[in-house]
Amino acid sequence: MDNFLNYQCTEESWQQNNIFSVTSYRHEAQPTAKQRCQANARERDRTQNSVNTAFNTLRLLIPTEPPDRKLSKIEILRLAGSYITHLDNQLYTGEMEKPCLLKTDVGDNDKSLCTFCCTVVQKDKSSPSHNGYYRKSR
DNA sequence: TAGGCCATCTGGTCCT
DNA sequence: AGGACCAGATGGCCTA
Repeated sequence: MDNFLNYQCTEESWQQNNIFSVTSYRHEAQPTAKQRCQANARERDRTQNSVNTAFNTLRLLIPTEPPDRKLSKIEILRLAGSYITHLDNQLYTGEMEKPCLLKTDVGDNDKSLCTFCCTVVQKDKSSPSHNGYYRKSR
């Protein structure tokens, strides 16, 4: 399986290279080479167009500094969750000026600034006139 | 160089 | 039956 990233399954290449076709398929109705390649193509397309597009869309909603900072998929998921919690907190308290406090997993009495409030504080330090990414006057 | 991340393939399950 | 979805396996790329 050399150069797998550049390897695109074709019906011919699948027939030539697939060593699992006889041994791995336990069902009587084995997929044909064409069916297997079509399934691969569908899965490739789903991953690229569906899954990755969704991650990219979600990424655009997460404020970072710099805004185009590269985030891994797991970071996108984690930060999105944190950001939702942050927004929920701001909405619930109605205190847009104060940094919101989030419970940490250390204990209920341990509280720390949330990630996004920290970001705003840092921005404010470097640029006093800056209003942050999301903080809006009501 | 090890570890994290990612794309791709694969086979199983569920749904239409 | 065929397609969508999912998770595991695999190997390449990148970075600390």
